[in-house]
Amino acid sequence: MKSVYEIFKERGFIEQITDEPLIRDILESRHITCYIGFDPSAASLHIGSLVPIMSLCHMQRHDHRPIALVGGGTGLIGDPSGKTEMRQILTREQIDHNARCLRQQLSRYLDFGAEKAILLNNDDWLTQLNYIEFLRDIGRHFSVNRMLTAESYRIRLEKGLNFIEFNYMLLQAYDFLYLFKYYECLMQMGGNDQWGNMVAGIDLIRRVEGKSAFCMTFPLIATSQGHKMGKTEKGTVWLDAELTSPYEYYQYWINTEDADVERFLSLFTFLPMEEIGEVKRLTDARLNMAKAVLAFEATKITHGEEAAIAAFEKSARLFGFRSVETGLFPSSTIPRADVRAAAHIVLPALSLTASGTSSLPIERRRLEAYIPAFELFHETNLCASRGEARRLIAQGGGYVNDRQIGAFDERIGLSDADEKGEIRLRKGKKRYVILTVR
RNA sequence: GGAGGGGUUCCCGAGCGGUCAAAGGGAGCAGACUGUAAAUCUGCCGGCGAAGCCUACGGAGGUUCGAACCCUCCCCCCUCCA
Repeated sequence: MKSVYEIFKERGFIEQITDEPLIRDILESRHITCYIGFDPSAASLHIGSLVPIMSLCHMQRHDHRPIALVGGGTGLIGDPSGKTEMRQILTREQIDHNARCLRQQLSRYLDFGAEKAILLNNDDWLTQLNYIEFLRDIGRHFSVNRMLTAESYRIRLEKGLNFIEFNYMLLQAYDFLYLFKYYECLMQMGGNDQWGNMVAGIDLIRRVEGKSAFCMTFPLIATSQGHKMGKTEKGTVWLDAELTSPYEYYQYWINTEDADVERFLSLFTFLPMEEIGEVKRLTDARLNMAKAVLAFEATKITHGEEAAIAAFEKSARLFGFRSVETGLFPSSTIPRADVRAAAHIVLPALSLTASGTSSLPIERRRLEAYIPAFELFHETNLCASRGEARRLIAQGGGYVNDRQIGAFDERIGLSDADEKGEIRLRKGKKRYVILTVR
């Protein structure tokens, strides 16, 4: 069996690592405890946290013990790394709430049973600290001169950095020391922008405990276009099904750029690398099969198999069914039919509204009176304002039941509903809202 | 505390008394082309609307027929000095 180290290496998880040969050796020969911090600045994590989450999953699958540390305490400070401006400081209540949500969310990916993984909140120890003691015990080990040379601070020195943020590094370093002492945590992992903070922790451990600890960073994932991961027209792609429905989540992944498919399959699914390597040979429509597999597997990991199937079916219904060839990705559980039969699959049998956040009720009475198209587009949130809806339709981007709407005030009525009492409104090619007559 | 420079529409960034809902770029939306991709091209891109009106240029006042642009006070940020 491959070691996690090999998994990380071949799947592209490693950006920087301290003492590579030693870590490799340790990961192969022992079961260790590692940790990653998660920032509770929102009530849900988003796709940007997926690489860290997946890394912890891999660790756990190889019998190492991951600690997911929710930064309830450090969240009160705000990490300046990778940011050009100071972040808004949240209230204690907001952070407590967010921390609780993250705990719950992380349990979907990791098994926290029987000490196989641990969930901690640094609020538990950081808020107990005494300032003078902290300065004397911890602060004395930090050289301001050295801190100022850290890349993360240097950028901020030009825009301004205040003391509370400058202290962030000490707190994160202290976390590592704390986890090292009380949980035998040997390695910290995180995004590459955390490198400075992690190394500070290793230094602190060496000075205080006289022992060695390690760290590893992940590449900061952007699309090959240089776009940040997890941003779409609708904003952030969250891991919470309430904020981003499994269908939207699936859509995000299936829209992956060609150049990213192989890399994303490696990072965001558990499919074997031998199968993922096949992507290199795929082009055109067959490459889209790989995207469907990526979307399906990624949705399965975050929302479960049932939701993934529903998203797949809905997507197939809206955009057309294309079976993934049997030879491709044999490990994937994506629904697939016999290739020859695929073209004849009866799509209406699929449940379109299964995961349906985009389905809305509408009163029969209102349709009997007819409603101008642009008003409907605005009402259903397909467009942010009536003006936007008018422009959209005027430019030919509005559809009713796949028929392009001619005039912005074209009247939509009962006659537009199908036998199931549904009216499909569409904006562009991908955004649908289904109205159900009541 | 002192001196100087700034705060403009989602972001960057022009504007410096009327012709400014505010140049330009980016992001975003739509159309064409495609493969639910990228690139490219085209249109749009504060709100309500028929004209027109309303809301916007850190905040509050003031000068003026008229202010993002001038004046006063306040808030915030940056740089240098203490």
